[in-house]
Amino acid sequence: MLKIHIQHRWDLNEKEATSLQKELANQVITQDQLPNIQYIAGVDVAYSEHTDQLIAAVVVLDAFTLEVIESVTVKDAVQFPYLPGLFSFRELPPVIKALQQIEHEPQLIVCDSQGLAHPRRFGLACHLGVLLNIPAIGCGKTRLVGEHTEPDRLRGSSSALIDEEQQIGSVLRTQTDVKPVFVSVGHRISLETANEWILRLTPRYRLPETTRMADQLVRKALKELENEVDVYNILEIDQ
DNA sequence: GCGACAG
DNA sequence: ATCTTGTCGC
Repeated sequence: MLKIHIQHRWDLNEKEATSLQKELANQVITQDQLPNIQYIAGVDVAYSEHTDQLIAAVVVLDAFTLEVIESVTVKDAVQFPYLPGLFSFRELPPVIKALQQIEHEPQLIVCDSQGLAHPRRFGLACHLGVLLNIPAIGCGKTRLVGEHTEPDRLRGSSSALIDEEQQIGSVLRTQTDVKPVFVSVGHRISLETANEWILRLTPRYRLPETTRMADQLVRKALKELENEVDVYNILEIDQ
């Protein structure tokens, strides 16, 4: 069973959440502290309009074959609004519930969002990494903060993502002539190593296999929820 | 004041 | 995030 390293309340207001981020940001480790990586987890979350719930999926992949070893999906109530910069307070509760049901503990977690590339240097990937004390990478599809130049068109090219005179991440081309992704440190990993892992996880597609697999699960669960609601409505009408 | 703003 | 339409590549 996966251990929670740091516990804190989740029923916070905007101001409390922001100050908690500033406090926890000091715990982020930006150097490599990686054990032998056998399993990698991918996490993704989606919102169901039909049931007003969040759906979180966690997928565990074999680090070398990239085959799916295990997966868990969790439905949960929304308890925090979407506010740019406070994303993790909305999405992490169901993600942590899902991770606690995983039998194969991952040595690396790849998140579909930012890590250090965040206004207070504490994006979702940092938050999850620090709470679990597990190495984590943020790999977002779009930018939250920072400026950058366009990376060269070839797979593996990257350019620096800069905010307030410091490099907070990299803009990495995972496929030649395909829109790049935004990689940043989550916890216990260097940016260089994070980039290497993202490249290893993208042998074929723009997004890491971890993210793709988790996204597939989330979409499947979303569709099933819609069908359940439809069946329920039909039964109601029949009565 | 205005625009920008992970999912 | 989600939705929609159009276009391109396999």
